[in-house]
Amino acid sequence: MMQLDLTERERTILAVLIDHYVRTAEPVGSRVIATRYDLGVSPATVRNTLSDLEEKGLIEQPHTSSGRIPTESGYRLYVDKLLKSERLSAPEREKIKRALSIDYSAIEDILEQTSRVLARLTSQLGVTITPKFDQAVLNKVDLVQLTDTRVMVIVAVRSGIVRTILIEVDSNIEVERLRQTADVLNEKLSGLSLGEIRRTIAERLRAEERGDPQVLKLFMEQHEHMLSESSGEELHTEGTINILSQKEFQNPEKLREFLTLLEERHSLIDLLKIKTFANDITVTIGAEANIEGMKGCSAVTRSYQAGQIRGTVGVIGPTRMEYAKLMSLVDYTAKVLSEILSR
Amino acid sequence: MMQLDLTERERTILAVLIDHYVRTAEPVGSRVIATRYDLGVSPATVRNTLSDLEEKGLIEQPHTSSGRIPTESGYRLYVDKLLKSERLSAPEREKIKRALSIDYSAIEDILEQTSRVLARLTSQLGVTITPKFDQAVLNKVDLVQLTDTRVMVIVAVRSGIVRTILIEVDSNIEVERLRQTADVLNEKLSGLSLGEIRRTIAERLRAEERGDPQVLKLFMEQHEHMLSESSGEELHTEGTINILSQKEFQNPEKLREFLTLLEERHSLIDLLKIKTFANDITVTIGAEANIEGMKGCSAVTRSYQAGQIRGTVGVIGPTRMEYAKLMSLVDYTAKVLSEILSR
DNA sequence: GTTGGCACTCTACTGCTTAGAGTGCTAACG
DNA sequence: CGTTAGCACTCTAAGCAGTAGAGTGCCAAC
Repeated sequence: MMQLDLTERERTILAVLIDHYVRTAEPVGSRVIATRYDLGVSPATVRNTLSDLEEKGLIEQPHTSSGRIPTESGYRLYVDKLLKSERLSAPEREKIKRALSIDYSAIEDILEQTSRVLARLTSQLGVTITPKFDQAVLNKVDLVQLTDTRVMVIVAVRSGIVRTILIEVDSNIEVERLRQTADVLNEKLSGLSLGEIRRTIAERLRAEERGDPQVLKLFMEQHEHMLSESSGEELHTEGTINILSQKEFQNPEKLREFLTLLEERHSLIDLLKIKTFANDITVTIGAEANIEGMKGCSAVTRSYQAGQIRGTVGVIGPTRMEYAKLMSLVDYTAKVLSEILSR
Repeated sequence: MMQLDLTERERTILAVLIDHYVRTAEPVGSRVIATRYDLGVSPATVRNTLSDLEEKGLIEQPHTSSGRIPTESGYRLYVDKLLKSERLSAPEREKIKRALSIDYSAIEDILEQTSRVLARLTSQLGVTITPKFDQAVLNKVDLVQLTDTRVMVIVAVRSGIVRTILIEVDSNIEVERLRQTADVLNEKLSGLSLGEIRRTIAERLRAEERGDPQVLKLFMEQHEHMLSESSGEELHTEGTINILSQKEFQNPEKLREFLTLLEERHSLIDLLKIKTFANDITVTIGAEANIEGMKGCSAVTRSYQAGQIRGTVGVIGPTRMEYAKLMSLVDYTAKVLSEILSR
């Protein structure tokens, strides 16, 4: 990143240009800037400044005789330095609060609802990711016989998430013996984080005499699978249709790329997972994400907290988005969500 | 539906026309039919027949001087009477079998995988829906204390599906008392179908003295929520990108409609749920589905069986699809899936 | 019943022109 | 010296006419 000292005029003009471009989706010319926003200078002067900004890589021209549009660096500088943060109106806050105050019977439900709310309020793609499972604390393990040779393991953690896993056994196991085995697992493992369990399970169960040895052995072998990252994080996306109406996705090639991103999921999960560690609202612009399909797109994200574990909520859309508005919206939504989950 | 007696020639020409149209996505003219497929007649004769078929509503012209394309009735007749069913090649069968033989830890996993396989093999949208929960037999209920005032109910059914629900209680309940309450529920309810439970739970638990009365009461009040249809069926869709490359979705309006359908989900769930009752492969063409977003689309579906309960797998794509191929593919996939789930 | 011939229709493509938007440069201005 | 008006230049988008091609429907002949 080169050294960037902008004059006052350059800053104003860049801000005005971005504001206007975000609203109209059309390249912005010198005349519009000079007349519609009264800067007290003529179009010719603006032209000179635009030329300077282009030199600095903050704006560019789609073709020789068109207005300018912001580059990714332009947006970056705008978000970091130029943006005046907006405050949500009371009705907006109320709306979000009410929309999230649903009866939910599983954590997935409220996250899905959150994605939906974000999508609707922003007309972008709303995304959420469930808390990192690794850090969750085990509450209870249960074993249920499904068929003669198939046992289902149910793992419940403190935050209310449940995962299941099937294991195959050689022969039928008595109900009482299964219960006893579950008791052993609960006694030895509950209260530990899943990460700890994964690292120390072999040790903890080695000398165990009680319970069914085969089930215990299988549990130890399979726990990796069950507690693995991929099964831990669940991505919710909502509002794909919103994306369609965005001007940048009229281009079918672009659209295709974006939907591929949505369907592959793991890169999106990676992106959001990283944001879990941030404590403030984060804006990721285009190539910064290092994801092919995110070219031309930005993400506004914020981590939320549920007990000791954390996840991420946010919106994704074209780089041409109303950053100020989205940032305050995502910020507030994340806060409300944390509040509800911690109750 | 009008009376439809087709001559031998009409039948052949309709079949040829559909075959050709499905491959090329271009309106088919008389010359192509007469020359590329040697029917031993001239284009002029074919024109006469085409005119007759149009009269009967089986084909139509996009505009005066273009070739013909099939109407929905045309496809219907083709599927019902004209289609020669294809047999999957051994390598294809092998491919499906192998793709579905994954280690799965939850039923959802293998259904997701099934959607993916169908999507990839057909280049259409692959869809699956989890078995109707109502008919499932309860295996075990478990109660887990999450916080002082929050208890999680875990319901496991025989086929390996698990649902959770949160209930709010007034005050902390002792572990032993909670366990006792769970025991009561298991004793009274396990082995019954969820539908039966929903209908008879009040009666069954009325005179119960043991267990925590508050939890029992809440369970009775909330079971409706937990066992409700909507929470029982889960839809998996895979391969949205495939749909993009289909010629009929170049039209953005059409595409938008389709993606809306995908995101609303409940109409799709309804559609697939009905098919659960069919015992054979089913083809639903366009308006037959009575769903707005399905205009111009067809679905090829087949129910599968897992223990005593059933679900549906299939593919959805534009009406212009390779019915014969898709039917055999979906059919075989459903069979393999049933097999795996019943093991 | 089938066929060749022919006039007719409609679409898609091409090339051309024009209007408009916006720029960069230069020379003049305060 | 920064600012400005003026002007030539560039590029796009839109409209228009003309043409080629595909395909039909109909008629008269086989």
